[in-house]
Amino acid sequence: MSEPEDAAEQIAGLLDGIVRRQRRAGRESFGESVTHGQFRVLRTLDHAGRALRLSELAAQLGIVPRSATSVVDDLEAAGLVARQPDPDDRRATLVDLTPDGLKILSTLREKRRAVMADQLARLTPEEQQTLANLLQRLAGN
Amino acid sequence: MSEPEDAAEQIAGLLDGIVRRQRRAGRESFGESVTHGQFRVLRTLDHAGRALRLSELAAQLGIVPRSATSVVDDLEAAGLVARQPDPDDRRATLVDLTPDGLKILSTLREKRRAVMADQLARLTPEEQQTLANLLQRLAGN
DNA sequence: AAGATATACTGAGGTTAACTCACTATGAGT
DNA sequence: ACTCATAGTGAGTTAACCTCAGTATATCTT
Repeated sequence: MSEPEDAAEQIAGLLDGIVRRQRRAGRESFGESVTHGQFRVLRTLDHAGRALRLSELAAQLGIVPRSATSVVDDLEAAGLVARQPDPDDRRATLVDLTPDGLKILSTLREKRRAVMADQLARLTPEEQQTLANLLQRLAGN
Repeated sequence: MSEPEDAAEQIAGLLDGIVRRQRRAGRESFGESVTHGQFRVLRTLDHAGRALRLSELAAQLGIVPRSATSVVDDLEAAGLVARQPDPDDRRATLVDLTPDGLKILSTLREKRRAVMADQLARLTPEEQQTLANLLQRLAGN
């Protein structure tokens, strides 16, 4: 048993385990339509409410631009996002949701909601609220 | 903006983001010594306090046995765990920490603690406790 | 005592989601 | 006009998973 786990480690472990399970459930629920990474892109674009530069998108996702390129490639091939040249800077590319992308996003959100519902049902609505607040602060804004 | 995010989605997104950052920080902090997956194995074995069958280990990690085989392969090559035949069942293999594995685990724990400290400092100790409780229930035990 | 069935692990090979390094095209600063 | 920085991408790698098929051993059935 070496050393006891302190609060930090315990929380780290719990977070990890929860996300792991959630991901797996999500993968099963999303099926073949879209991967988790692709979902994140759609969600980010929708949240922004406007076309984003690829590098901006990458920054918001917390990944390097090169990684964003690949995800966008796949989404574009599936017709869920579209690239346009940035009129202000010919080096840059703007990425935006297509109508299809927007449509799929809402069905995915529904599935994700369903996936979380099971776990989240273990907490009362007030507790859920408390949790959301604590996590938000933990995330640093 | 299609639809607004409800509590479930918000929590899901927050959890995901927090874990993502934590992983990255962990990767940098662990350096070349050990990967996140390997750390999880060491931690699980230590937590069990005894040698585990490979399949038992996999179950506790929430991965399929085949995946555990690979992680254990690498850890064994690094001398951090050891395989022994199970005397009660010649099909089975028992996996246990070596002294080196135990030693490394405690330094890794220290690093992980440090990584989490930054984020966790945003919450008071009571809030941390609350968070730990909520997460534990969310994790389902 | 055999034969069928189930279980424990591993070889081979695939996927997702990241990464780095090096390159091209374009923009900005002196 | 030259240098330096920035935006995106091609090529190739890694970690952490997965499935499917195969071998060895155990257990259950008749």
